[in-house]
Amino acid sequence: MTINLKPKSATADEIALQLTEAIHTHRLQPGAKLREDEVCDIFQVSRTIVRQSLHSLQHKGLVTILRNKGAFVAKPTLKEAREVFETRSLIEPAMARAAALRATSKDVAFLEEHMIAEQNALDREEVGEALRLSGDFHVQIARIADHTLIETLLAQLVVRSALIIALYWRRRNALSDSFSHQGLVNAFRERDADGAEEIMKGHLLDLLMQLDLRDSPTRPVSLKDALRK
Amino acid sequence: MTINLKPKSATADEIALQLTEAIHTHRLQPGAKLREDEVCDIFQVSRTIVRQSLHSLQHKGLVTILRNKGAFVAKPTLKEAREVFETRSLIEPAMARAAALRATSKDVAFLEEHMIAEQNALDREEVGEALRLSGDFHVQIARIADHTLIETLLAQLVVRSALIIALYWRRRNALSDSFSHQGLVNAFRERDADGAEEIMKGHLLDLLMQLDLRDSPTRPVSLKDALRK
DNA sequence: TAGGCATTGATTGTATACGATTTTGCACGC
DNA sequence: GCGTGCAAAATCGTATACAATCAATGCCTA
Repeated sequence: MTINLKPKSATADEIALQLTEAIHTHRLQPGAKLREDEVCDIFQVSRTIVRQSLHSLQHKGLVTILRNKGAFVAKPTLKEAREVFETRSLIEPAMARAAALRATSKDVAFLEEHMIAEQNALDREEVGEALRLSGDFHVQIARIADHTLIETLLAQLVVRSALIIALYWRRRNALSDSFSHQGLVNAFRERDADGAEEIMKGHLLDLLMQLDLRDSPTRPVSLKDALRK
Repeated sequence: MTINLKPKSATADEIALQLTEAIHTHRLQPGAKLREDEVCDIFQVSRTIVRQSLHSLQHKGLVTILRNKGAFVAKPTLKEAREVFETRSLIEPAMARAAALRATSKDVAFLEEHMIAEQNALDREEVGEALRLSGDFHVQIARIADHTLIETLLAQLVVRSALIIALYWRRRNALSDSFSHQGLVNAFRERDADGAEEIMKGHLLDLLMQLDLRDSPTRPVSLKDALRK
């Protein structure tokens, strides 16, 4: 928690948002402790507000609060990781389909810009920022599909996915999303609902394949876990 | 909020649970105000705890908190109502399929019991309790499918569905779920994954059909709304 | 008498103080 | 030297006090 975060006073939602962003970009790693007083100092608010934020993040599955122990950035288990991607596989293809039917030329332009921003981030070697943009791309599709409920839900799942990637990613570099994302944008432009749905299905499968969700985690998630037994 | 709720001291989670149950059984109607002090008196806890509960319920979409106005049981809009059922239609058939492949004879027996309890509630004319059991049936399927994430998500959507039913239900009686539910249990018993998936798909469509989600709400949600203009 | 303004009461929002629990460090004994 | 136990510090949980905001009512004025 020695990350740069704007140190001026803020609301509970703003704090939750900034913490979420820090998690999404891997500035905050799974398991990181979030001490209340520390967050208080950073944002110049009382513990009341900070606790609201942390509880909010807990409900979203991004933080785990242990009674009398404190708040920690969540460390999804293998089962949770699988469930996150299974759930995304159930809802996102339908969003891609709906988005293909609804996307305006403005929406398409927006997504193009979005992809360029992601590529720029990669060129600057800001891997975390690229990851965030890549995840946000999926949320934007739900927005274009005009499905607020799933947009909200997906926003949570995407950040949890970033946690999963931090824990179970195989290769370190190589975010090969761009092909799928370009394909989706093309399908939107051509109103190809079937195509968009299929690309999204395959894209999520690709993501899953790049993870190592076998029964043994690739690396110990903590010293305690590693040495246990 | 003159509903009977256990008046002994409790934790934030317990309070949220009891409020959730009251909402699910229509003892608390959409739009009902939840004054903090009142809830404090009922559960014999400080406002700190009550506020935790209410915020928790807000995150689950069951309560709307207006700044300096208070907490109210949520009143889903038509769009939100559609989105809830659309989302359920995306995830529940897959849960039915998975449950069919995993259900043990014990699970089947449990669901049979569950249906009997629901029928008993109907016979006693405890419509709210029957509604709650009917909704919980769906959650139990996700549990049998061993999908914790969707089980949690569905638990929220099911209670929101109860709110939607309170607002947009056409006929007052006639919960004709039992046929579909029996069909699902039969499919589970016979490991008929395809059948279970199809039944669930149709069942959710049935539910949707029994709602009046056209562009004008069936009844005024409040006097103020009714008299406006 | 109607409209607007001000005051009052009720209710929520925030900060802080206090209590409980856990962790840490030190000293003592083995 | 190592382990154990106790004490102190750190940290979280809860209650409460105070501040801010909003709704309502009554009053004053035109």
